Amino acid sequence: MAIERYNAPEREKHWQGVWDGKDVFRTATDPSRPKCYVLEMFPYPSGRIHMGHVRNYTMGDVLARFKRAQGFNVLHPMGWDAFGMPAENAAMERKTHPKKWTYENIAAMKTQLKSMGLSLDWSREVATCDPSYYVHQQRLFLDMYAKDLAYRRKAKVNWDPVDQTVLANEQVIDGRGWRSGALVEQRELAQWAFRITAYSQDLLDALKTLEKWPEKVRLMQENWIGRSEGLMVRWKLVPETVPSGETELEIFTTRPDTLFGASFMAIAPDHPLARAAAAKNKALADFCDECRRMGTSVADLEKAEKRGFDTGIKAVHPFDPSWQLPVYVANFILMDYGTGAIFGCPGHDQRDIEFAKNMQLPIIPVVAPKEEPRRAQAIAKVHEGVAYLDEGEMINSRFLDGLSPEAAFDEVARRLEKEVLAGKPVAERKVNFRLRDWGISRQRYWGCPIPVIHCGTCGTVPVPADQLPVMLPDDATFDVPGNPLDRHPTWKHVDCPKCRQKAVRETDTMDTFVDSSWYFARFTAPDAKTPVDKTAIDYWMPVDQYIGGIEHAILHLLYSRFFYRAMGETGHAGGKNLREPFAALFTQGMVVHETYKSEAGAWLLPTEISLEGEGAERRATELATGKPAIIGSIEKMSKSKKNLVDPDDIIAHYGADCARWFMLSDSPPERDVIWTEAGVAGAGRFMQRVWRVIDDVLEKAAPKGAKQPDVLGDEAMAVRRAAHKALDQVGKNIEGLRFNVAVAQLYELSNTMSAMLSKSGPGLDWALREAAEIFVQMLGPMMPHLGEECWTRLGYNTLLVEQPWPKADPALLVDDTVVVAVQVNGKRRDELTVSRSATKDEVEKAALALDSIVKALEGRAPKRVIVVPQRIVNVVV
RNA sequence: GCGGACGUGGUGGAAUGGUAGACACACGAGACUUAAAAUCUCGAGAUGGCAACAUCGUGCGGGUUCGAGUCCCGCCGUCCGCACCA
Repeated sequence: MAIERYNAPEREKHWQGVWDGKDVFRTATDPSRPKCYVLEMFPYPSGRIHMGHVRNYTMGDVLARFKRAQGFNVLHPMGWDAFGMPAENAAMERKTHPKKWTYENIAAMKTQLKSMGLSLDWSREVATCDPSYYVHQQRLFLDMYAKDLAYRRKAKVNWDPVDQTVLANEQVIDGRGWRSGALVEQRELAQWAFRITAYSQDLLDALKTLEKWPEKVRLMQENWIGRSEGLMVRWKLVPETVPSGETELEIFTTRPDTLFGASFMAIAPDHPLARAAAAKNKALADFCDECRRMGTSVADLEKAEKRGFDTGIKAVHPFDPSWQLPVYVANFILMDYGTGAIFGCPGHDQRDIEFAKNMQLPIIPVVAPKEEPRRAQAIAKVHEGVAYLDEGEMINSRFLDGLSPEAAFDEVARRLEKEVLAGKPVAERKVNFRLRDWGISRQRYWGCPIPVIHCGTCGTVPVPADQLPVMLPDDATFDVPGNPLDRHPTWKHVDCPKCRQKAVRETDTMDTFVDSSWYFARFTAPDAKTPVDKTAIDYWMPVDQYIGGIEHAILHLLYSRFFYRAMGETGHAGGKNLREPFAALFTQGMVVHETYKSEAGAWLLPTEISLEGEGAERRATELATGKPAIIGSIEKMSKSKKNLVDPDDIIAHYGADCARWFMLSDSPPERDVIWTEAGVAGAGRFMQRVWRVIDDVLEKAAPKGAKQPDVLGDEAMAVRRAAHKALDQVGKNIEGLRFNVAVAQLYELSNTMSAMLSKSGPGLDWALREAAEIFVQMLGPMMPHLGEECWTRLGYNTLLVEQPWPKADPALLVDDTVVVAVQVNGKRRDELTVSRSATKDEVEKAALALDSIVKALEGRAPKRVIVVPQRIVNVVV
């Protein structure tokens, strides 16, 4: 008799209620048990979850449930990255308060996440906008300030004119704000920064230890930190050419070996020497202004010619007092790298050679290939304007001639370290980093207040610990741009904690990336009176598996690595004082979807069109007008392109298990998955199929707890082998996050059980029950609700989620007989079924006796026969 | 420009150097049905052949190996990251 369809939406609510009622996902710190901390990047509470969240959290949930079944004490928490601009924008647009907007969004999204059936410990929920969270962040800030890891500086900053705030270097992409897309301006402001550069070397070195991080992310961070080894060289200036008091110019170079190829010096328009010279030279001042106005976008840089302005200043070559070089202000020199000054060696630097050509400066090749004709070719190329960057030997370089560039580097360093200028060595070896300190001041309301007070007498005064948190005032106004804290009538006016005189609060708030730089630590003891609890953090950290999007490869992941070190420095990282917060990282791919446009070119939602046909014949029709619509490219799901599918709709229609299953199947988790209606429908069909197969199996299967029969026939053994092999493989594949492969194995086992229903044999009923139970337990992490439903149907009144992971019987993982392919000269000709224990000789004999092989040999005698036991025989003639 | 990844049927994708295409989607044929949906069974890389089978086949060209999707070298293509970093 046919059973009813499985009503996923209804049953899922039921099981979620059961889990909630028994509080099965609550986790306690318990050092007597092995732990596993599974974490997915927490969401920004935008108001709705999207398919990217569904994918991310499903992956984490499968792993968490699997680890739980394996006996680990699993920490799997969730929270909210709740400060940020959108809340303030909403406040401006809709006359609501950021706090109200945020908490309403959190409530809505929490309901959505709950409908996914995630095994989360909601008792550990944190929201970064809550004073109970940010009070600790302020504490951490003050401790970092005390250790000089946080400091205030006057600096040129990236100013986003649309968001009216400062951006960190990491948040400027192609010269535009990462959120607003507005062209970033340079402004000089006093602002707070974290001394991330204090850890440059350590952050770089430790990347090597992060073996369970994607190579790609480690490389991106390595490039971002950007270490280079070189020499700081101080050049004497010719006094009568210098308009101000400077007597020397310090430059950084990674190629001191090419010192004899120097033909000019170049300094940044903002270099002190340039400013001094510009003060007395109107034309130079104009040139510097022009450089500053120049855009920094990719397009601008490509167009920009290398140009310079001769300051008239002369520098003296460190190896030759009679050799004077002109000092230029040049538009391609960056003030914030090295010393903002270089020596130009046109022969071996592409920028320098372009500059030299434009400014008609000499070009002297000093490195060239050892042999002709390659040497002559390289030199000719240099004179055509192509810098020579490869290996070779030194030429035109006096005492360096004939040396390799590496040896020349050392020789120059050795000599210049001994030379003295104004009482100090002329040069010293120096390691330079591209990484800049992290500017964290934001001129916004909806962020963590920076807990300091500015006093006219005492200067910068930390807010005393007992006065924390510095709370955000609720009565702020959002009707005009700018910082609501700054224009608040009373909030910033306080008395100085030291001298009791009138003072003002810092009105900047922290970059929201600070909030997300330590939430993983807070999860280990979310109610602790201190930022973290030592016992809890020692037990739980590091995160054993972190899962999130590749877009955080640098920003969030680098900041967190720094912050965890800073927490260690300030005594907030527990007794083990680990430096790395995330032992393993997995970056999942995006959820992408086709895009649709109306004839008029407006984006259309998938629900606003209908599709028919297939392949090249596929046609879309706009439902509202009945007119043809255009099927566009496959893109990341986004509001702007309207190619969104609402998880709520899918869950309400097909069920959470179906959405989860679809997310896990098909695409490998690190690649993009294309959301298709057909794919989801397929997942839905599988869900129903499981329901039927389990029902059918139960009709044939032995009762629950039946004793294993003494005799098991071939059919029973085949079922057992299939089940245990799947068990072995699925476990390994979940562990390795190869969910798509694990899914395929579950399909296979369900097909096998299905096929066996029509068979009979000794003990098959018992084997089928065993297989069904194993199958349901493996299904559990992926389709947890259906898993519970089937578990009950199998006759149990326990919860599947509380069952230990079954163990595969090693004896069942290998077959008695194996199929061995037989090749002739590497070409497959036949196959052979032999006993597993057959010797090489036996296999070889049997292979050579095969009719097809005899035929393929055409009477030739085998020269060699390679037998790989249980795999392959290759007959070579 | 620098760095990296990837390239397998109609599609998504499997494959410790050892039978390429598991599994799924889409497709085709059949069964059930008044019919449809749902479900079930079967088929399927390409070419040739009624068939057994043969030949070709993992972007292209070489190489290593008894054996290469997998390793090495050189191209081509796609995607990603960084970028006037001295």
